[in-house]
Amino acid sequence: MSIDPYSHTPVYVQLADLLRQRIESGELAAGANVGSEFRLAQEFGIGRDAVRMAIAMLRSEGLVTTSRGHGTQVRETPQRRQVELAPGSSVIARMPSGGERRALQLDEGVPVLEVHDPAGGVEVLAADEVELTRPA
Amino acid sequence: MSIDPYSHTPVYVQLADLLRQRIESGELAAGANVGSEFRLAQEFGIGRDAVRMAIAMLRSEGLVTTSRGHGTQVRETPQRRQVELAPGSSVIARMPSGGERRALQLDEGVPVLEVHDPAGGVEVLAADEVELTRPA
DNA sequence: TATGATTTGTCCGTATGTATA
DNA sequence: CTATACATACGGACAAATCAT
Repeated sequence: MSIDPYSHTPVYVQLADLLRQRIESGELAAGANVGSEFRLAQEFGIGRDAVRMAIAMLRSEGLVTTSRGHGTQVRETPQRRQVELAPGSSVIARMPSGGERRALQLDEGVPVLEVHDPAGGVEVLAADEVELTRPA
Repeated sequence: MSIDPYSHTPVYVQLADLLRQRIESGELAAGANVGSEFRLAQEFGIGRDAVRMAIAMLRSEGLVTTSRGHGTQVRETPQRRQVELAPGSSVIARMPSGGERRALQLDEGVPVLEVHDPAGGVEVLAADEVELTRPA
């Protein structure tokens, strides 16, 4: 699989799709380095801009994390703990605000669950650590 | 509030934080234009790259939408319909893959709800249109 | 401790295409 | 038709953070 610069789909989308496939197939395992921007640009014969945009896409999907001087790694997906949705409560999923992301130490691309209990209380949970359940 | 190019936090993150605050405080209301990339770059004395990355971050958080020739607007907060979580089912929230986002025609920054019913069926819902409930 | 290599962050320039006002 | 504005894409250059030696 390679990249077609004459395709209607943008080069950076093609690269993001390609890397996403490598991640989901396990070819790039959790913790693995995706490769430097320079190396990816050379490997696929594209510019660094396109590589950066592709990586940014994967970050916003919660698939990778990037740190300066270190590179981009495939995110470890934490074990989800089961949380029972209490009777009379409701929940919405959304992206966290900047303050929430820092307070909960969330990576980019990780949604939050906003749980409202009948008493009016609100709890915000990292969505990638939780599986909501309702007993049969 | 302004931007410190010598801070250890990237300029584009600082700009995203600043604009996010203006949006959440209501200073930039729903539907309002956040200003062109060129104007923002000049106003804060930063480069195009940083502005574009900041806007891309806000898009990936579902706060704004961008359209060609028109600019970037603050996103309207969507109406949510109530969906009852059926007994014996479970749900996780995550960001959609690129293919899912295209298939479901989701804006950037909109999580999905993956609902598993007891029979083994799976349903994927746009998280910004749904409020999950469990009756008392 | 210090130095250099690697990698991302940021700036800038240029170009073409497309959608909107 | 023109001007504005974003989308995509290439290129170069330097700064700053991290890591290995």
